[in-house]
Amino acid sequence: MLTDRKMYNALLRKDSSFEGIFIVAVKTTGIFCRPTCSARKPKFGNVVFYKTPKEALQHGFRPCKLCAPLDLAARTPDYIKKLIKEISANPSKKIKDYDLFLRGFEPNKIRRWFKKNHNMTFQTFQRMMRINNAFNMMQSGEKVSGTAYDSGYGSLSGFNSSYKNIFNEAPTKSKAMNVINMKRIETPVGPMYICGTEKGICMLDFTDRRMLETEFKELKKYFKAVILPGDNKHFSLLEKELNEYFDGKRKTFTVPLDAPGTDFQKSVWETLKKIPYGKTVSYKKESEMMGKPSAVRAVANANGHNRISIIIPCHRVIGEDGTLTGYGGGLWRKQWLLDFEKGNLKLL
Amino acid sequence: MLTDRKMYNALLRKDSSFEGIFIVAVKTTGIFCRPTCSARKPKFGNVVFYKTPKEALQHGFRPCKLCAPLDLAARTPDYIKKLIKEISANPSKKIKDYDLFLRGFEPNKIRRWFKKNHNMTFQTFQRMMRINNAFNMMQSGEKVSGTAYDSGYGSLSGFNSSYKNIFNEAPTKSKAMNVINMKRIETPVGPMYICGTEKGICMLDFTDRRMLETEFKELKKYFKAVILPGDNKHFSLLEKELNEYFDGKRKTFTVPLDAPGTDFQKSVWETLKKIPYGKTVSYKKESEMMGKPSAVRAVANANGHNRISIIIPCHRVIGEDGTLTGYGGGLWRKQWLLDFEKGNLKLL
DNA sequence: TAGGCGCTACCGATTTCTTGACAGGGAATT
DNA sequence: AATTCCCTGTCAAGAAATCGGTAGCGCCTA
Repeated sequence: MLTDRKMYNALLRKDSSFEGIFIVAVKTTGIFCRPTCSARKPKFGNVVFYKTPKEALQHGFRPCKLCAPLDLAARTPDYIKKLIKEISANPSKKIKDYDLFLRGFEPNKIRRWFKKNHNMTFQTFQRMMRINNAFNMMQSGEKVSGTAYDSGYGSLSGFNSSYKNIFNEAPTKSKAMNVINMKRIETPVGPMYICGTEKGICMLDFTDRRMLETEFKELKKYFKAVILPGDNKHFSLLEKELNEYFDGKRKTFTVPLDAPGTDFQKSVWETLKKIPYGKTVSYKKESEMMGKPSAVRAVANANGHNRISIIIPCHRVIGEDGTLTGYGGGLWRKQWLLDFEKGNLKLL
Repeated sequence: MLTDRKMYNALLRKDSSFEGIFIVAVKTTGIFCRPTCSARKPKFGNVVFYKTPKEALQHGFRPCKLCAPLDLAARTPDYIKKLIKEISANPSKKIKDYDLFLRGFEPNKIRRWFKKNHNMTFQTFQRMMRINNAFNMMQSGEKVSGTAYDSGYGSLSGFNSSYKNIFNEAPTKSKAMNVINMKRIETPVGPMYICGTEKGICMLDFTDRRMLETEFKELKKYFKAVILPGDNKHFSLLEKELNEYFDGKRKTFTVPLDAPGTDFQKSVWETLKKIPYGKTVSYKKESEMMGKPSAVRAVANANGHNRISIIIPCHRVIGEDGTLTGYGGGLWRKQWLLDFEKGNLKLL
């Protein structure tokens, strides 16, 4: 059995026979490395082990600049290495298919490579890098410059713009600024971001959701706020209730919510909250519940704009014919949640 | 006979066919307007009619600020000109509503202008320019992916669906299609549309002509083509010669024409081109010139189907008794053109 | 002959635009 | 001063386009 202790020892030895077997992530720096990385070794208490770089990425770590753990095997083509390097160096940059084309790459080819070697598309890969980097940024707070320097960044600009673009860009000038707190938590269906205001929880969503950046943008706009890392008076209750939910011991939530939106959206979300644990309704039924039977499309759309997963249970709405149709966190999570609520799933 | 009562009714209807025919002055306010002015309409007892703005001015009235009756034709605002220039120069550029906003424009205002003057929204206009550009690139042997990205699309799929929307065919399958280019220009007698094929100019007509839609439909049918806004190799010569014409410095045109029609129509149009600048003939005379003296009605009909105004001078044909009878661009324009060619009109 | 490549078709819980309704304001008119 | 008219800017809801993603089809070639 490969225990954490054994892996830690391999790490200290820089044992190359563990290359490809595990990845080590360092909680204090938000960086993950190969077992053989030449950088200074972390304390045992600060490490987490993952099997693959993908997992580390999903949990919010960024790849080490020294050992480049995303360059899996030696057979990573040079042009891919270059791309990865580039994204790591300036995570706020978005490389679109067009940009790939400009450099003479066939976007399809790149996508196929990432899919094969990292099990995600190139675009998803970039999205996670962007948010992870910005988030790690915030956690380091005033130590920003030090961190940036240590990690070999030539300048702060990449870091700063990455951080600003996603969390801190002022929506309007000189208006009263509010603060939204943000934190990352772990759940059995993967890591999630939680956000809270004075009044309550304003976001709870999966870290790999495609809409994530849009959601942050909307929140900033609605609240005329900046998003900052750190605690919020509602987080402990939320986490407690979520744990209970995932233990199968909680069916409804009491933590206060603060979910701004158009009147129509709000009424859709209110309707969603009336669907009981373990039950499902169709989009059509939902619109009928709202007294607007013809607004099926609009309702589905508003469901999709729900920023508070699980608590506002948009996963309980499925197609008329019983198919799952869609879910922001991915269909597999929708399936998992429904199975779980029906008691068909036992957690380890 | 054009009585005051008739003019007053035209005024209430804002009848644009009287544009250029009379000017209305309001005794109680001392202001004079075009027949189509959008301001609140005066009482019948308070109006005086004049033929020209000059007369009204001489009688001590001032021009209305809304309809600006001193400007012969409504002019394209400079900021619109700039926008059109920008996208013509670089069709691959996409100006989003948000970009307009950043430049201090109200996207809705822009949209409304294009809707009114080009009969399509600004976005649609841009899209058609881009697709036009893409079509040309592909005709010259470019690859689809390159064309897509160079034409301002960030994704192949987006390009494909957009392209298919317009041509009904996927990019590589549309080699056999034709494109007619279209542009809006301004002249002293109002805005006109010009269209061109590879071979020459196939249309030149006033934007407010009633038959316009029919003309476009015919062109599409004749050439088995799609009409797209964009430049054409014959446009610059056409515009140069038109400017010279309106400066009074040009009496015949050399720009190549491409005017499909029935044999009879073609021979009618050929005959028209033989009528010299500044002269008029009657319909009867025209049919005699063709050697078909009894076909007066058919000839008049074919005149009406002329799609290339001014260059094919159907305005030079009038009734036997000297009355103007009819003209697609409106009688006032026919009058204006004849007066102008006779040197009875000084511009400005 | 498998695998790379360029392309198209298809999907949709994304993004952007379009539309229609409405309020505010300027100009002409009573 | 009040009224009429319509141009503007704004906004939400709904429509349409674009994008990101997947599958798979021919074609080429190692």
